[in-house]
Amino acid sequence: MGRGMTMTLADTHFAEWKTSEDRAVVIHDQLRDAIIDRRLAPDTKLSEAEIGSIFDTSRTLVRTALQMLSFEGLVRVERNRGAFVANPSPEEARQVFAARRLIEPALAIGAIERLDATDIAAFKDLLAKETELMAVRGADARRAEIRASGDFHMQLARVSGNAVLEKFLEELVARSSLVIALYGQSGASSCGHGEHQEILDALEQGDASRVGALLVHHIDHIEKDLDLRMRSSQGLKDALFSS
Amino acid sequence: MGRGMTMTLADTHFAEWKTSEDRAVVIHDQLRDAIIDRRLAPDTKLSEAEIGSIFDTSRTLVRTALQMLSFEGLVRVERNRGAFVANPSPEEARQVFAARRLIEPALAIGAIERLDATDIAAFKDLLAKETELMAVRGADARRAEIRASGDFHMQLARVSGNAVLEKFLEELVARSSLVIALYGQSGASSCGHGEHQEILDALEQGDASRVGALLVHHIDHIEKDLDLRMRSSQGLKDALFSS
DNA sequence: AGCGCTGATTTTGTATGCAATCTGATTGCG
DNA sequence: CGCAATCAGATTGCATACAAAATCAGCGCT
Repeated sequence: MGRGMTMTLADTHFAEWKTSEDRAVVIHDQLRDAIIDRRLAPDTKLSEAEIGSIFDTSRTLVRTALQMLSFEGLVRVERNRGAFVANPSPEEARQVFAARRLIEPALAIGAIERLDATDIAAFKDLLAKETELMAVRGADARRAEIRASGDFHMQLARVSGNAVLEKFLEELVARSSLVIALYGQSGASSCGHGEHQEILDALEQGDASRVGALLVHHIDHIEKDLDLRMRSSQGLKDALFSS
Repeated sequence: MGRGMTMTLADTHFAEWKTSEDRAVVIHDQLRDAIIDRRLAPDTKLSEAEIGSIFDTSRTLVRTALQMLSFEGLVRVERNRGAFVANPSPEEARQVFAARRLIEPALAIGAIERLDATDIAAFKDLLAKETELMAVRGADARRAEIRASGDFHMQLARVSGNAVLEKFLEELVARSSLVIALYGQSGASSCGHGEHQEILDALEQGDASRVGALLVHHIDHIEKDLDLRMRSSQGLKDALFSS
């Protein structure tokens, strides 16, 4: 996994490995990234032994990582059968977005009160990164773009000052990324960027209700761009004749 | 642990043990109940070996259970030091209640659309149980009352049809119970009961905004009855001279 | 050829063992 | 007497070993 790349990235990886000293979390994060980037397709079997050999560790730590992922809804564990990359149903997807429409405007209210110059700078950095990525073509850039978009929303959560809701949103954003990778159809992520800009503007102006409205609209926008018609198992006949 | 009681409860326990066949979850549930009932005080050390011997199992399963509890915010794990019952700060408590004020009215909206006769019967059962407990005196009854109150809110979540938010609320309710056990002062739980009745009435009438308002008021009520002035560590001088 | 069955192989579930770290008690020193 | 260093005991972190379950292949049967 990632064997063939230049070593610059690996170095970064080692740096945080040495400092954090929490190897299960590293495994968790790598798997998580791979899942939301869709380098691991839904329903992919996540064999403990295989992952263990990749990270050169025992199954013990792999199991903890997989457990964490299952709590976040990114993997599904079936007893005596193993762990698989989650394959969220359309209904699940709707629930995730409903939760985001509820939580994010609330976070915005808190964020507006606490927003300082540092935060704004961080937001602008993220927006710049998104702009950069928008120009690049290719699947990798698209993945990075989805991730960057998530970072924007997480920045909002961080500023809000409610750690409980922040943790919830972290899960929701990760699951959203998976859902988008699964059901996304157009290059919708690009229109999302302009909306992020608008949201930041409204934040700076301290207009909470406007931020809320923009967020709801933005999340709606993302959801509407998904193809959430029933598929993925169960629709055998559909799969054969509908497409 | 529970050695002195009659065996009727233990039988129930064994029944579900045999069927579920998921021993880590059983350990998790028992610890969770003990924590939110405050039979385990905050900051109590949860030794792996000790718990293992209590449940007659290896540390492996105990560790998984403790991990689950830490994800839910009910225990705190310190590296190389072990797991401890969480001791939520007042700030944390406020965040938990803020999250509930946000989520529960949203759940109510979904619940009203889906509410059927079975659900209403379930609600009434829960209310009856609460009434029953209200009459009983003693610490055990008080614990059971807090738990029953949580069940009412979880019933709302179950009916709402959003599994994602339901999972969030499950965590929030558990943490609330812990917080109430920690910071609760009066027999506030009793006034909560009447409010539950009102909420159910409004639910039956299908008046979403009224249910929402009642819920917010109810949660506010619970929170206002807490003593959330800074304490628990750090306030050494305060602890000595203020009380 | 299709189908079910049995046994070998693989994979997960749980227990145990060993090394690393922490605790806290005793000892020696200022 | 107070305080720091040290060493023994206990506890956690991680790896490994063993048991149970599932998967897969080959076989015989219809």
